[in-house]
Amino acid sequence: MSVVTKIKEVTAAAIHQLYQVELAAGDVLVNATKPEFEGDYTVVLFAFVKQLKKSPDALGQELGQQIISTHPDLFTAYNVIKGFLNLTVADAYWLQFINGQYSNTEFGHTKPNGEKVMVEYSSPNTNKPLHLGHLRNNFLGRSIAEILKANGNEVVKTCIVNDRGIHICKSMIAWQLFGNGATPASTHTKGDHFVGDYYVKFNDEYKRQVEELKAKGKLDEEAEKTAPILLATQQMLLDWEAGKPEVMELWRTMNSWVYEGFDATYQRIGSDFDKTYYESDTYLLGKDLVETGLAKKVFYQKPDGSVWIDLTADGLDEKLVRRKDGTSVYITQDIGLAEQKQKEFNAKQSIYVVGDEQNYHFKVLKLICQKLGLPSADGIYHLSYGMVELPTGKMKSREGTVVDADDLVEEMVNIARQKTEELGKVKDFTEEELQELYDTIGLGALKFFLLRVDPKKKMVFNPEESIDFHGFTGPFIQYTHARIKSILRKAEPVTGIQEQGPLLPLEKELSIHLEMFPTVLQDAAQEHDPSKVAIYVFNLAKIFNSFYTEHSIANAETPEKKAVRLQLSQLTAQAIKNGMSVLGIRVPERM
RNA sequence: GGACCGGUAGCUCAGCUGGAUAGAGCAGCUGCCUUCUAAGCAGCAGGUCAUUGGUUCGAAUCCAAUCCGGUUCACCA
Repeated sequence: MSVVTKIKEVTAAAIHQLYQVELAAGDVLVNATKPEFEGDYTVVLFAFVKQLKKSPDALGQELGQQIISTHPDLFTAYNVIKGFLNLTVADAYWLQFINGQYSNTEFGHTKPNGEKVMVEYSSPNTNKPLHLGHLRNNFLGRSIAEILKANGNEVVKTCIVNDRGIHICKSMIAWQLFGNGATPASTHTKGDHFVGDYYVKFNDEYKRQVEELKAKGKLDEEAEKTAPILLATQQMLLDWEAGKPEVMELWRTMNSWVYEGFDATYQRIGSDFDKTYYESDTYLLGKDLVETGLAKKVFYQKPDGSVWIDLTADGLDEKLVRRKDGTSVYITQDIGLAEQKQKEFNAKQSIYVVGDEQNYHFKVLKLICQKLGLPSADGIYHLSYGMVELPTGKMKSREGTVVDADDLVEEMVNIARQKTEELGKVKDFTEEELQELYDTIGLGALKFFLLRVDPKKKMVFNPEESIDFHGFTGPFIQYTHARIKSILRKAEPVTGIQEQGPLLPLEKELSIHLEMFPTVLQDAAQEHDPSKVAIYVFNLAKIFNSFYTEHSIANAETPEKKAVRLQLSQLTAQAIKNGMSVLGIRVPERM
């Protein structure tokens, strides 16, 4: 149990003892004490003043006295300023904590809780390569999965590949028209980029044809609808649905090229999945649920035969769930897939990592599932994240302003190499070790950059100024880890201690911060927010660096101090490692 | 038009279940490498927390209105 939790309980108990008022520990507000005041944690008293009919000062004095006399082992001092009760936690508490955790490689993790959670992320289209937006999605998905694991959940990572539809037909048509039998191998192009190039070619040709038609006097809208290449694409989609052999063959071939490319990227960035769904397999799911919905009168049919749900009572709109021609729409597939997942894995919670442009969609999805009474319904959670924008605004593939994922990763790794060479600290590394280090640092910088901000918020990426390696960054934290490891390598093994104290201010600050780590991991899971961990780890590294500059660890004043500082260092390294690990970021032993 | 999200330092972001004088990083300016890795540390400077009103002991945080930006409301996926 964290100290903060203890303080809440102790405070509630003290209030009960003194005033016979029942109070939930959760109602007690505890903050870190501001540096300008004496103490470690502060109980804010205003909330109780009215109910207990005491002046803030009197209440503080009585509470402080009571808390300290009932828990002399935990608190050594208190003071009251205005309505704030500042408590000083005994050094013995911190020392005991460090001593108990310093060799715990699982520091921060909780025991398995037997609950299963699904995380669906990445979910690409197969007509073009991954870009910066996908990276945010992949890093978030991977990270939230790791955070949930660290909190004792069993996690199933899934991906739904959007492998069918008009978009992939566009690439296919363009390849038929302009490909001349080229393949990724014959052109030495990564498969997903290869197919993406034909998607671009499609759009170029389409635009050209539209202009041509307009020049012949057709109206804009008509030209856009009747361009031959578009008609051919629509026909191809029909052929695909009819299972026409040569179309299926081409479709399989081009998708296989894309998958080869995706696999390489996924491997590079560390994305993996326990189960991959393909839309070509799942797009017919959910049809039977339409019948169920009609029978339950959750859905209704219009005269033309189309099926709808009326969500206006919930502040939303009417939503189509089956077309008049009997085919299902996107949301119906999603309902079906939610059911499929439920049957297959029976998870308590199902998290969808999907951009915030689909907020409405997921609100509707959950609501429909609930109205249908599906067992999967309440577990649906949309982990919505904001778009990654450029200083000039949104990325647009048609305007060529998309930041390609592979390119960006390469660039980051190159910068890592360049900076590492400039500093010249690892000249004895083998080529293999160097390559690994560059990957670790480059990807670390990139992942940290994308994970350090609240997922909900959109963020800006400026390609002109490369991602930093100083300050609030991945490399800064990795560097701190490497520094600690350097000391630990040289020092004798870290051992248990019998200490005592007193702790110096920076030793104590570091201890307090370390003690928060498990709570931070829990919060991150609860809020579905990896940025909480990123911010925490950064602050931890910062405190350590101040401590490191101020105090000698290997040549501490006394053997006892040295033992304490070595423990602190080792535990800091472990917290950094475990924290970065749930962000999908490795930390080097040297850099 | 309805719904939802956002507006905090020059830039990128924390802080938002109301709590003490609003914090980081970058950029700018000062210092610090014969002692454990300077990808570091210490310091300076930088703010009408979009605006206005309200709620109260107390508001960046809650409520209302307004302004600005974004997303969404397809028989598209």
